[in-house]
Amino acid sequence: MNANKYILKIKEAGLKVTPQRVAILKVLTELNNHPCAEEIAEVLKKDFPGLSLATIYNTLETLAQKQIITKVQSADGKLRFDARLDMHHHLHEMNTGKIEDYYDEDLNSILQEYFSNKSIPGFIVQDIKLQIKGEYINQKLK
Amino acid sequence: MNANKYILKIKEAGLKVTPQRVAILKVLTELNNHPCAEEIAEVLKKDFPGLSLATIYNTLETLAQKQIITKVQSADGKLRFDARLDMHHHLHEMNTGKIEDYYDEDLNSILQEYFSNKSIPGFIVQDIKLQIKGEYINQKLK
DNA sequence: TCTTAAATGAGAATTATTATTAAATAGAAA
DNA sequence: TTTCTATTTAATAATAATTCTCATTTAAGA
Repeated sequence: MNANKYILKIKEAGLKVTPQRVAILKVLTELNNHPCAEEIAEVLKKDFPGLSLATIYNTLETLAQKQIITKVQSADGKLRFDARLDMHHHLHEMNTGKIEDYYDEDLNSILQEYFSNKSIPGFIVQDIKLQIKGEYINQKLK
Repeated sequence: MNANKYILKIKEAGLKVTPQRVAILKVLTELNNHPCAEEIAEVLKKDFPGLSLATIYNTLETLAQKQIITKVQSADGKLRFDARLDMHHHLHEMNTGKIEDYYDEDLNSILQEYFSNKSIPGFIVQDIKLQIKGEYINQKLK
């Protein structure tokens, strides 16, 4: 039932359930590292030789279109993806370029409160995410 | 004196002041549109034929390194830049992919207040920016 | 001026992404 | 089940974005 979590999501979106799609969604979810296509290929090539990069790009685009995953905004000029759809934020580590998740319920409440009162003229807000730029003390390699 | 604003910034960073650097910084500042290298080239090619794309990439990278400009986090897989360093946020228009500035002093106060109390363990915050995803009502082409 | 380290331009090289198309296959229907 | 067909995949060509290389030019200090 746990392994079927991915199958279910794909099926519910009206997409055909293929081993490639399931594997890509699984890896993206478990890596939880905002990987680009290349990084997903790297992980999958052991269990999945013959998986084409083009398929990875296609699949990620398709899953994003169906809102099963999202595109991550990054400063490195690569397409990056995220399987987490719940409200969370991103720590951008300046030295390494890594993007880590930052969960903060208090912050979420404050933001929701603020934007429920103050709206942006003509603009319908769908999602709010903080990019928090900074660096770890002591080169901590988290 | 106004035109020298750019010269001054470049000089203060310890960089050589070249016409190319001044022009690129000027265009980036005046466009205020989070352009990529290609878009800057497009604008400059009239007044500046012979300006190499490589020079634009180099210059943008150099200026970013010296913190005269910043790299913009985008979802389109391109390197984008911003000459505005003051605290502001970005509206990401879902249909067009455009990134617009969003200034909000009240919001800034709330964020500064919040993060001055609650720190992120081991992490030194340098900048906070909201990515506000959404869309304009009525296809408004701002 | 002269000198020199740094910057530029031109284009090659590399990397990232998209497009094309023949072969394979998921899933609906028989 | 087996058949059928629209979708999906793999392979690779094509394109787009970025970086690299290196000969030439130039900013700026002596």
